[in-house]
Amino acid sequence: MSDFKPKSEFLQTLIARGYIHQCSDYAGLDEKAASGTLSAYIGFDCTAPSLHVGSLVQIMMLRWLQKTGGKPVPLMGGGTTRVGDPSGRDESRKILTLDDIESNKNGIKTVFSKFLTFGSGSHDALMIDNAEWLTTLNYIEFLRDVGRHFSVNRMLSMDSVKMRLDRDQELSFLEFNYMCLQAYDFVELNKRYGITLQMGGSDQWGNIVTGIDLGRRMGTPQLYALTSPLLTTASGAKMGKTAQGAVWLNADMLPVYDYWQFWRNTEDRDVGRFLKLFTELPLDEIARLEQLGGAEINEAKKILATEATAMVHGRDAAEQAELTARKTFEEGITADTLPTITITASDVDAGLGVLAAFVKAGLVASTSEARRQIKAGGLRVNDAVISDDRANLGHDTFMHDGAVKLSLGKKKHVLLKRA
RNA sequence: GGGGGAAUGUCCCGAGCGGCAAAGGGGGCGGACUGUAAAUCCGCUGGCUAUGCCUUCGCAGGUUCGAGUCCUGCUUCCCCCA
Repeated sequence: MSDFKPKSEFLQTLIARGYIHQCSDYAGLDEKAASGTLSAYIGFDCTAPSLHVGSLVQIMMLRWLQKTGGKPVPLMGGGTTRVGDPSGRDESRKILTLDDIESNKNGIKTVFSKFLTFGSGSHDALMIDNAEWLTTLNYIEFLRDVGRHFSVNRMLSMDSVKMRLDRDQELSFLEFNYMCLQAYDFVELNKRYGITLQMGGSDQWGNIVTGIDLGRRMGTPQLYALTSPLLTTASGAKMGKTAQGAVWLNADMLPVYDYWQFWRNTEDRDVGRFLKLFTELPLDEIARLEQLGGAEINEAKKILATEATAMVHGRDAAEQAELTARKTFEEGITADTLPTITITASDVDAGLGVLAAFVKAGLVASTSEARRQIKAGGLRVNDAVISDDRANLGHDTFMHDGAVKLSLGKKKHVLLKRA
């Protein structure tokens, strides 16, 4: 790949920005992309009501595809989510109800409208749900037309399966079938929509290639696979998981300010890589930012945070978050735009203890934890460290605008606002 | 079908003579140092109306002043023999 010189803008961009881990056929795919007729899809499971930053690389690949003249298709796994993907997973996934899947799907849909332009034109994005063909599959017909093309011998040798077998871990027949369905998706998407490329994370390689193979046997044109590297931070942690949980893309799951903070806290060593993957800044600009050393790299992190946030939540909200952060961290002002929890005046009248207040604000999980944090000097009210766990928040602790700033550690702040 | 082993603190791994809120890691959180970074060091890491009370060791019973630990039955998983 290193010496491959693509002529398509699509591959040029993806290679230059570090999106590519593996490709089944660079030259062939490049040809297709350069002709301006490339349609590609990426499958997304409907296992949660929102996608998180772990899916962001995939979303960005679809976006770049559209920007470079291709047609992107996010595929909702409305059908496959009912089965569960064993790839790279040690445990079987629990089966979700149809209602859950449906509402998850709706939550996930919204994020794509931020990244892609949908419509009916030839380069407009299209959202498809594989429930469209999977749910009406007839078992006998499927076996006859599709099942006969799968080699169990080969499937057993696939990493995702082998791993489970080697460790003597249960792999149900249902899960085993996941890869067949995913392969079938690819073929079906080609027949119905002319899609010739499936992209995904590197853990999807086997599934994607199986789809290409199935296509060959079932008479599709040449199909292609393109995977992105599995993203970890420089210190090896998986992308997208933090202490409190996943870094969700939907604002109702994670406040914009917190999303901005997630990027702001990027490790030094990751800044350049993340700028390339998660922003659309020109590469020479990124090269300049990467040169920043020492404390100056913080400027690059702020740009990363704002750019990445703008992509999901819009420029205004991103700049708002940046401003809030500047007030909070650099100017020492209590910004009224911090994430806010509302309480009633009568809560205060009834005597609101610090412990309960921090629990209510969601900064600690229990009053016991609040006590521990107080002991460790980790809780502050209006920037004053709390030492007495029996202290009450009276009306006088609420500032002019009726809010108290509660802080856990130096980074997490929540406003408690009196309604 | 027969024989053997395993299940532990609801993040994970993992010790546990009958006195156990249960060793030790990892992870996470907080503190110190910094640059809202990394590395390092220190502390914490069941719940509550809290000098006490309640709930935890696969499930259900039993023995005992007292059970994660002993006995019985059950569930699940693994190994060996058939």
